[in-house]
Amino acid sequence: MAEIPTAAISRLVTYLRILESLELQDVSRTSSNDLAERAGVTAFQVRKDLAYFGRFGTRGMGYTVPILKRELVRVLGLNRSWNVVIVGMGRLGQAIANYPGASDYQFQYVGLFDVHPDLVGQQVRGLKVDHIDTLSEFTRLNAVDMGFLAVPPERAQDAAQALADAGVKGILNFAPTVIQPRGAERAGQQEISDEWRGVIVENVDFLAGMKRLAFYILNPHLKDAPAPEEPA
Amino acid sequence: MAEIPTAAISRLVTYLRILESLELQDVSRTSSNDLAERAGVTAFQVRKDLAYFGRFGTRGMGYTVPILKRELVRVLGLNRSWNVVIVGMGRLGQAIANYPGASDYQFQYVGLFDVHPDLVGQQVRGLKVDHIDTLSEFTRLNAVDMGFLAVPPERAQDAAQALADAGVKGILNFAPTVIQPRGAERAGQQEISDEWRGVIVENVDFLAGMKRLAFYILNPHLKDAPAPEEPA
DNA sequence: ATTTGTGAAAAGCTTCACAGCG
DNA sequence: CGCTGTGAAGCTTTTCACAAAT
Repeated sequence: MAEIPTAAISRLVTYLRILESLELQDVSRTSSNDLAERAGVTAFQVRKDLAYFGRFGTRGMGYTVPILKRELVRVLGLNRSWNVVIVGMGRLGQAIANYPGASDYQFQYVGLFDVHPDLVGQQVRGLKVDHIDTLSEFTRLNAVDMGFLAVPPERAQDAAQALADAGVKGILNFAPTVIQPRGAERAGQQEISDEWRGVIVENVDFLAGMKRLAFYILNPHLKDAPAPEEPA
Repeated sequence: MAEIPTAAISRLVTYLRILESLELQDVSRTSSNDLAERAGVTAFQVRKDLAYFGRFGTRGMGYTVPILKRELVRVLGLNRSWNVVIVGMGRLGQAIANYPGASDYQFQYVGLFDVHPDLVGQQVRGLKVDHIDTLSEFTRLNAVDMGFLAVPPERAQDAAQALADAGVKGILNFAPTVIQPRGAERAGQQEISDEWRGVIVENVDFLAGMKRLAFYILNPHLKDAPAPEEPA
């Protein structure tokens, strides 16, 4: 199914960030070797990752920073705007809303939701927090592409279901729990319901990262080398 | 090098979370099939992942929830305490410090650091925020196992260096940048300095997750199936 | 001379079928 | 009879060597 490795997409995001940084420093050319060193991977890997999507370089010369950057922006789908709602406006949701960098590439927060009376009605980043029950009405009136899920884990499945029912195409799940792609009523043995068809879930789980870190501190030899060497 | 797949460790963390949840519901037995369904992987995968570390089940019977939980806790190194410092106490650092769930398994925040005069001296979760310059003195007086890095990306490499110099064994990096395992002075062509030897870095990057999500919304067929089916 | 792009080999990970045990 | 544990097969991803291009 996945003819392009998932890991390749993560690396593309890293290469793009490096290109942005090079552009800010007015560096106009780079190479697979230079990118590899900065990204902590091999030059083979960089070239293979780019080759999945096209031919962006010049043999003998390398890559032109603005061109490769533009191409990666296009490949990753960052040359369009994305309307985002955040569900869960506790400390984490607020930190996400205020984190700089999301507004690069036109990710725009268009709605903020919570259930807590203390939060509903508050202003965060110039937006009023609404009650989660108004989400489906909101999505009927506004195009929403993604939902960021920053609720406690016990509420995550229901909130994810609400987002799926509301027609979002993707969920960025910050809760430390697995989101099941199925209707809440028939969780168990089930088909994937229509609302879920095609909803993509990506997880950002800090507690899991913390536990993986603990494991690898105790078992450093099981960690794959962070910065592979280049051949001569 | 990595005889146990990195992905297996992530899944182990998921299985453990499922076992905790089952224990709270007073479920005493489970099976590779049940765990697989809840984790969104195959039963083969569950059994293989567990087999890397031992034999924890009973043939014909399945797994006893408290026993398997205890074994995974041990495997992951969660049966000891971990002293953690957070570097960067802006909104994200504060959200991390206050996020529930880290204090399970005795992850303990012992020090909080920042450079900003408005933050230094403030109390967060009962701890005073100290200036980053006092980090090395702090680590001389207190055993610190991990550092959580929640500074802006342009300060991440220096802060990571400070943590490595201070002798932490692992860094959980929340900044959207690659941490280079090398001394800051000779970044470029380099050896890995002694301070870095064995320092593990795990990344938790929400902006990268957001961009991957954008890509997979536009290219859903490239996403590997989220909930593999079981064979009859 | 240098650096990309790529088919093929190697390594790594997942799936499978069934042996092994209760 | 049921479910785990596991060697081997199958598939995916990474590494490699080198042809192609400038």
